Amino acid sequence: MIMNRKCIIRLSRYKNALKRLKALGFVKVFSGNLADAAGVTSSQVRKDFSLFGITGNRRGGYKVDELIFRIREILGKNELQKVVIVGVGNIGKALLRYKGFESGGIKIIAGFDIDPARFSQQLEVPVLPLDDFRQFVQEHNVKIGILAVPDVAAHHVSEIMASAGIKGILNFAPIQLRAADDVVISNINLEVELENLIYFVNAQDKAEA
Amino acid sequence: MIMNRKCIIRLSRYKNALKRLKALGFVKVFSGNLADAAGVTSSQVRKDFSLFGITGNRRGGYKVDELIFRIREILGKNELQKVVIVGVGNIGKALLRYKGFESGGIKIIAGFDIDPARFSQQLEVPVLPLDDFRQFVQEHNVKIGILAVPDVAAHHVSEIMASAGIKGILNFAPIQLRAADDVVISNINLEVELENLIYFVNAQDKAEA
DNA sequence: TAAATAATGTGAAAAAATACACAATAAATA
DNA sequence: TATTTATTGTGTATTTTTTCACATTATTTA
Repeated sequence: MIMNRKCIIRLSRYKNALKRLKALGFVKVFSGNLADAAGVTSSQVRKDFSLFGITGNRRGGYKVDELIFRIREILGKNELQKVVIVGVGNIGKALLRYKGFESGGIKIIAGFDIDPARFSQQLEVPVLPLDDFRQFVQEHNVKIGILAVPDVAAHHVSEIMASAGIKGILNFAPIQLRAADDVVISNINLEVELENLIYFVNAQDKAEA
Repeated sequence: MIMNRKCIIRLSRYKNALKRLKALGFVKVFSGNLADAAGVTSSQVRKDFSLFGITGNRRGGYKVDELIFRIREILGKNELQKVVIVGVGNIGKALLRYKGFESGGIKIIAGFDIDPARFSQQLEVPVLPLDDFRQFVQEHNVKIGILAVPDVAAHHVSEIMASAGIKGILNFAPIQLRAADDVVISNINLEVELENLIYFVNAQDKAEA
């Protein structure tokens, strides 16, 4: 089992690139096509595929449909993945409404909050009291949760999530969560990303000067 | 000039950790404290600092205030960084309202869209027509932009941004942007992040079985 | 003041990730 | 059918990143 995060991220990118290529009418692709579309080298593509036992046809490349299926299989996307969101503030609300991944086997099925003003069963995706979290997660067998609460609450909420059975947390709060060994955490930190960008923009400025 | 992205990201994390430690009353820290708070090893912390010429006091650790200042300096955060957003849909709107980085020297000063229904000068952060983008960016000397438009528009909009003088783009559209050499691009892709999480959760499941 | 202690700073070793290079081979062409 | 061509698949080399290990040195203690 390959446990290299960057490699898995590239697989996702290959899949997205393949969808676009398919939309353009591609039936087969070469490693070089995928490399261009995903912004890597062709040997990187082939090496990645080799790691996962994905094979093509020498001289013939890869069949787009087979490749998409195979990658979706590896990523666990050939079955629907249910996701919940805790914290329905600015970011949480935006994610609740986000339609981008409907097509890809990921579905946000509920939001949770402690503020009654935010509760609603009327919306396409209901917003429920955090007190109902455990029961909901267990009934629907949800394994993945998005954490979008203010940073002071983040650690506490992550413990609630883990104890309810959530195994993967996508954390938007700007702190480094520490979780049990059997809970996987990914962080998205806007400020960190912007700082990174600012650094490299400045660096380029200096390099040119 | 250090051009290692992961290293810069760790610097940001050290800074965030330092702010929290400072709030707890820390005046000096050891590399081990920072390592724990940021989720890395202490030798990693010291090596990173060494790369940037950050020095502490043998046996005495690092002074929190000095360290924060020094890291902010390296990240270019001791002067205000103005940021604009293009695309004021779900995600863009949420980011416009996001208060998380006010304290950190990053300020979102305007949003842009093509949909007149979204224009507004009344909001704290105005939403303006995309046609005004170039002039605004040049007048305010903005170098960093967030791209939050639908994927079909993303490439076109990124070219508008670059031609107006934007040098760093934080891209939320699920495609791999290709830009001029002097424009730095960072990608945040929710679906990719969730797929990653799903993979590792499944992988752990299998490892346990 | 001298000795003991505990931290940094960094060269060197190890590990991980990436790129290279080319034999193997399927498709295209003559 | 034989030859040429273009692409995969992968062992090896290279580069990058991380960890190790310890000499150095400030602080504390005796």
